Amino acid sequence: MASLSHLDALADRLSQRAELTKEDIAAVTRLPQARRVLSANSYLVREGEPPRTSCSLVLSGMAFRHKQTVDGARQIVSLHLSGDLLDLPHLFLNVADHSIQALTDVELVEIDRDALQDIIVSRPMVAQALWIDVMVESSIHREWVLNVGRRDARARIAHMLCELAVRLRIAGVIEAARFQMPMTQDQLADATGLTSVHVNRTLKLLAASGLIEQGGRWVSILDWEGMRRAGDFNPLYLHLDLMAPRFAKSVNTLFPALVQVSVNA
Amino acid sequence: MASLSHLDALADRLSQRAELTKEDIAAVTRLPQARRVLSANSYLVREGEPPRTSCSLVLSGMAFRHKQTVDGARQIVSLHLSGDLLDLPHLFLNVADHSIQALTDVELVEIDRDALQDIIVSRPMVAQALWIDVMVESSIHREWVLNVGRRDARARIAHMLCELAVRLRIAGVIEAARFQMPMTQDQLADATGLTSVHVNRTLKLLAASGLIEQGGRWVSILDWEGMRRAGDFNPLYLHLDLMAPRFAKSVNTLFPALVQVSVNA
DNA sequence: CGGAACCTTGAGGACGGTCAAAACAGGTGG
DNA sequence: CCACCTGTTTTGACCGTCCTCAAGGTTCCG
Repeated sequence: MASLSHLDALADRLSQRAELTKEDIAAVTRLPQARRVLSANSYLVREGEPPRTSCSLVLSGMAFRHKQTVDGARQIVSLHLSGDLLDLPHLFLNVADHSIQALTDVELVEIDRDALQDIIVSRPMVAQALWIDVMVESSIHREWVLNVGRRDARARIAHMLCELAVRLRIAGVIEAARFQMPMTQDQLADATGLTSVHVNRTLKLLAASGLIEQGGRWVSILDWEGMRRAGDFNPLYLHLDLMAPRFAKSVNTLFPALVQVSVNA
Repeated sequence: MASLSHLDALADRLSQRAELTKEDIAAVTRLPQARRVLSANSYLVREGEPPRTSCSLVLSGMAFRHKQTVDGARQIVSLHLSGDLLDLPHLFLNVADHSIQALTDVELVEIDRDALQDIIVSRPMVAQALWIDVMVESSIHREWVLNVGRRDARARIAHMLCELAVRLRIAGVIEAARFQMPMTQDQLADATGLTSVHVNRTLKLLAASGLIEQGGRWVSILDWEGMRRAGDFNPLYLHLDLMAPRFAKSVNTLFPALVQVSVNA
């Protein structure tokens, strides 16, 4: 029965979004599944492909979605941490409109597509939890449009680091404001619509103003309140009340102003 | 029975996304509803507000969602035409993460929130149609992130005009490549992350290269293939196979390369 | 006829991009 | 254990796209 534990992560996550009964949880953990490991940089889905027969849940590591222009410029359109479902769009669409790639080595659970669709029909509260997940992802997309469209480089990077810190924290990946930065500066550039050269200079600038400390692949947020202001970061769009009710307190001790902001805004 | 016809538009739209039975359609048209008219520029939802008790369907006119930075810069994050549901996110979230505003005078049908949630539970195929709607909107968000993050001004504007033309066409609002441009240059700027001054110059530039013709509030796409290339526009992300199966042919005659592209890509 | 949006045009400046090269990992194999 | 290789970070000099500021022109509507 050891293999069942892979979906405990999913059941756990969905339970935070909606009130699941024991039967709901049992049904979720009973879904047909297969563990899979993907090494950094390898593709899970390529734009233009038909949907796969399974839907992936991230157990550990990070992945991202990206799109490209004709002349090869790449834009990362979302980041995914442990606990995230990667493939929901492909449950309902006939073609992948973006590529999905592993950022680090990623541990996945592949969940059968049809079985997942069935559970959406038969278990309303599970469906509700999935709706919430999708809506929050959509909200994050909107914030990214704002970030890339209307903030300067300094704010964009600061915003991205704030979002990463909070999401890593509520995913239980990090414990403190100092965390391992899994993205290269190149990837950070592609997520913020900048060049890696300018990302590099901007990180130095943030460090010079005492907001962060940064070396190798580690980032430390020294001044959370300062970063929040620099990045114009208002976590309202993350809908933390639904996403991480049980983490609200610990997120608060990590980033003092966070929950307050999310309540006041 | 005249008032029932307002929801025929919704039933019609959903039928294009999924195979609805007669009972499904009857259930949709029976939803509690109220017609409402909103004048241009007035707000339907403001960021930070709790969800309303109803969900709006656009019958005619246009609306848009937008977000703002602390220093007041505005970014339009999506556009909505007749047939679009405006409020789906607020069915599942506890707070509005963006504002919704009328672009033109807008005719709406307000659909009761609880009744809509009920129908999602009781009618799987209606739910499926709504899932598709939401997933396509999410896909459009991703394309916008790419547009704003990685394309230059000329391509951004061209892309936006292409998207508008196609969506207006499949919504049945326009019949030809010449159409009334409902957005001011200011709004076009806020949708593309540019300034209105630069939008103005860029439109002139597109006109100078013979791609469009433009005067007052009218835009005419003179060279569809050229615009497609200029805007790096690949309609794959609109998932036209699901969104507008019955319009595929007419879209094709309007924009010759369109369906071909969407098939090849 | 007057006013308020909106569009248009010009001049100058800045933010971020481009190009290029060097320093610095971190991992592999000899 | 060192030499090497590839991917990443860092720095510099220069350039261009797009922004800012500002004024004049247009359109539309009351």
